[in-house]
Order: sequence, then C-alpha cells, then structure tokens
Amino acid sequence: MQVDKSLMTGSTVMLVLSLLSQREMYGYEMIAELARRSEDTFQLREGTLYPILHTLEADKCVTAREKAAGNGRTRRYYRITRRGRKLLEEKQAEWKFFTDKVEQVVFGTSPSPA
Amino acid sequence: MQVDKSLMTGSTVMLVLSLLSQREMYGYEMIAELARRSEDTFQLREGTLYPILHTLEADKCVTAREKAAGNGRTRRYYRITRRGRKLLEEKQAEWKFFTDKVEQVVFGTSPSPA
DNA sequence: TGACATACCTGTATCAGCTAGGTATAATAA
DNA sequence: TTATTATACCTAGCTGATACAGGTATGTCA
Repeated sequence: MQVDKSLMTGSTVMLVLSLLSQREMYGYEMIAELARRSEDTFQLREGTLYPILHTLEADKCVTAREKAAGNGRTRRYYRITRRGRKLLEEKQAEWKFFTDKVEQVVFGTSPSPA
Repeated sequence: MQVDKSLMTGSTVMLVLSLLSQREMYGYEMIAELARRSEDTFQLREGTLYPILHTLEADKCVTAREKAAGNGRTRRYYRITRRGRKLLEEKQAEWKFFTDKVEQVVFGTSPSPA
C-alpha cells in the first residue's frame, strides 16, 4: 500500500532516532533499514535524511564518527546521545498522544491504556 | 499536552470528513467541534479549514448550502457526499496502515488486528 | 567504457498549513 | 458612544518539512 507522503511530516525525526536508539548506524544504511522494517512504506530520500542528521548533530542529539568501510568507502556513523534519547522519548509520547486524539475523533474510540 | 503541528499534516482532511460523516456542519462549527472532541489538541485555523472545504466541494466530496442562523448571520453548511465517504474510508485505511508501520519501527510492535 | 551500487552532500522546488489581514453583524463592556 | 469580543465567512502570501535533482567520489561488473 502506498501512503501519502505528507503523513510522514513530523514523524521522520522520531523514526531516525528510533533506529539509532538500537545501534550505531550510517546514513545510507538508515534509509535501507527504514525501508526494510516498514516493508518499503518509508522510502526516505537522502535529501531528507542528511539534513536531519546534520541538525541532530548540531543539537547534540547524535554524535558522528568517520569509519572506513571494507569496500574502500568512508562511512559516517551516528550514535545517539543522552539528549537524543530524551528527545526520542518526548517524540514518542507526543506521537502516542496525537494518534490517540485522532482516533478519538475519527473512530470515536477512547485512548488505549498504556 | 501540546503536539507539534507538523504531525497534523496529511490527516486534516480525514478529520474534517470524519466530522461531516456524522452530521451536516458549518466551518466555524467544525473548528470548535474538532477542538472539543480532541480536548483542544486540534486547533484548526480558519486559513487552513476554509480552503480545504472549498477544495472538497470542487472535488464533489461535499456539497454546501447557505442557511440563515437565528443570530442574523448566514452559515454555510457542508454535507458529505457518497464520493466523500469513499475518500474518508480510503484516508482511514491509509492512516491505520501508516500508524501501524510507524509503531512497527518505533516500538517494535506487530500490526494490531483489525 | 559505461552502468550500477555505495556513500556522502546541498540548493532549490513543492506543498500543507499558518499568519495576518480583510468583510460584516450582533452582543457586551467601558 | 465607543471599543471589544464573538460569530461567520474569505484569501494572499509566508513558513518550514520534505522531495527533487543535481553534485562528488570509489569500486565492481558487463
């Protein structure tokens, strides 16, 4: 199923931080991993991801280090910081709150218990 | 709780159609009703809603009729069409699909059963 | 030699939603 | 009386998140 890209707006940073909360990763890898885990629903563009990573780094939510890959290329690995984990927790809480409210309005449901 | 407005992107039309799927409503009322049902989480702006309503009308997803209100003002009531209901169903399916995928990635959960 | 995958980067375009302005009437407050 | 607030509609232009489309560079495979 194809989903309207505009739905992604606002949750991309959370998705990226989620990946990094599990292990160190480099940009190109994140795009592939996100596609894999979502069964190709999230096909993040490089033009979207790299600027986000740079902003997260500037905000000290992630740190980066260059590392030579076996194939002669240099990868830039990103690692989440304590501050980044805090941001992720906030984004997750915000997301749950938001989706509960949407479902409340659209499906007439009550918020699901935590 | 305040949520990042950019999360709303892509779901606004679904929210509006959801309201209209239950009863005929006028613009100003929809804004209040959306705020009420979401406990003030969704504070839609007139500059957002009216253009959406005009587009939905042009696309024959809603019809409109003027009606004098008791207070001397004229209200523009919107009613959802068959085509509008179809669009709503699509948006709802898309939304559930999308949120399932996000939770799959972020919380490591499996899609919830329908 | 040329295409493709890997791996990074960025300037500009796009588009949803917001800002900030407009019109107009009626009720309430100063 | 005048100002403010609430109701009720509208729209031109701005903002900001994401996409597009281009760039750089190396290695592999046909």
